[in-house]
Amino acid sequence: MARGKIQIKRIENQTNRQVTYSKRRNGLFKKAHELTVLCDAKVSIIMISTSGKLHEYISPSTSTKQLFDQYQKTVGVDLWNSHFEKMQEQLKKLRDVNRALRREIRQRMGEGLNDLSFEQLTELIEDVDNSIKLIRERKYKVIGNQIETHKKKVRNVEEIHRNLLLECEARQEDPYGLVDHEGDYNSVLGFPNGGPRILALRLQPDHHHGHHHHHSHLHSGGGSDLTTFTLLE
Amino acid sequence: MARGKIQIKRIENQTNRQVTYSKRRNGLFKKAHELTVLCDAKVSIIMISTSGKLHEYISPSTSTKQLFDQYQKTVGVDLWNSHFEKMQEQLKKLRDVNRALRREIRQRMGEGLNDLSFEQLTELIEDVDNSIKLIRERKYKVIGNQIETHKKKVRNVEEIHRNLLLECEARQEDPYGLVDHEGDYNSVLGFPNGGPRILALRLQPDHHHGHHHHHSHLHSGGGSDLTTFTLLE
DNA sequence: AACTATTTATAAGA
DNA sequence: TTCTTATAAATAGTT
Repeated sequence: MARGKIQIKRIENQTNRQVTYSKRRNGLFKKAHELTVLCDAKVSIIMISTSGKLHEYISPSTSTKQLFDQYQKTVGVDLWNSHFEKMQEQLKKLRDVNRALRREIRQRMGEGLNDLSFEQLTELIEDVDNSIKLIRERKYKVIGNQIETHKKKVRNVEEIHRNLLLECEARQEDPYGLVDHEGDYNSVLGFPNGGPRILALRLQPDHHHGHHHHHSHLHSGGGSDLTTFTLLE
Repeated sequence: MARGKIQIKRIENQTNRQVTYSKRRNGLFKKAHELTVLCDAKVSIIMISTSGKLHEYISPSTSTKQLFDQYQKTVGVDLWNSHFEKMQEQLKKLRDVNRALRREIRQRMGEGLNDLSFEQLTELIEDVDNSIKLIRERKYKVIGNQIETHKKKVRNVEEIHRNLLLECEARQEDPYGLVDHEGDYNSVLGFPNGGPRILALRLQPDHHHGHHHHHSHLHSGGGSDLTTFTLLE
């Protein structure tokens, strides 16, 4: 538009194109800003050059996000519905899986069995029977381990006790020496990991069984293992 | 920029402003298009006037959504995550619940018990034991019902048989009359609901137990109830 | 980045 | 809104 007219078509010379891009971009942004001020309008310009560089203009009175929101609201065409749909699908799938899992659990708890055929009931019983065997195995193993540990601890305590008695005898002039060591008993006997962990999630049946005792696992840090051992031995 | 210079500040005259907006908007879009062609760039312009009217320019080679996507990718700040945060939260919650449910099932199947304390194991066994009682109850009830039904059917068949014999005796001249009624036996004895339904979802253990027989519920329409009754009675 | 001859955009008027 | 036109602004090619 100066020193000669130009055709509006792609500038082939790479340098020239780059220069023109820079000059005209500034011109465009300036015009956009003038429009913003003169007419009290909101303008957003986004430009991406061949080289991938991005430039933007946004009216001072607003933000790009705000204008985008307004755009999608006005035009109606959902810009992010594709994202939305994917998530919606995921949600539906998760909910379905969830329902199936709950059904499985309910059946394993002896509820919601009306839809099951005789064969399915037979297999379910076999399944649960097998499961309980596995759990019992595990329990016996845990008992075994803990008895072992306990025995070691008892031996340990006995040794400490012997030592204390010896020490006590050695210094008859200090009858309170024993008291200072009392803490050792507890630390040796105490449960080191802060008590049993709470079971992550347990569905409760709709009806309540009389023999459901609400065990200590709901009270974190409840009864020590020592108590349990005493009852078992 | 003609017939007198103007200050770049809001045009107070409403009509004037409207006219200028229209003229300059066209100018801006024209410039944007020239830029698009001359420099092979992608340009998106969105404008909203004071009156709320929206106008846009978009380079022919692209789309507004495409450019928005590019914008958010380049600028990094994601523009529409705020819209998704709630869904994202929901997804996370569902996934967590899902995980907990799976854990519950696995534990009820005798797996993943390493984290459970002795007390928790005891309660789990009590729980599963109680469940299996409930399932057995249900099974016995089903058996009872089906035996009743079966007995009725047998009585029915016997009656049909008697009638057929009588009819047969009545018309000795047609020895094949019996054959025409054979279908009645099957329809009376057959399972009316098209066989047992497949259990919705059953987690299989990682290890395989030898006594897991893969019952007929995996073969839809497998063995009839009559077979089962014969074995039971 | 600066210059400047020219083209282009546009303010005001019709 | 559109056309006209005098003039301001933008810018292509050059330095």
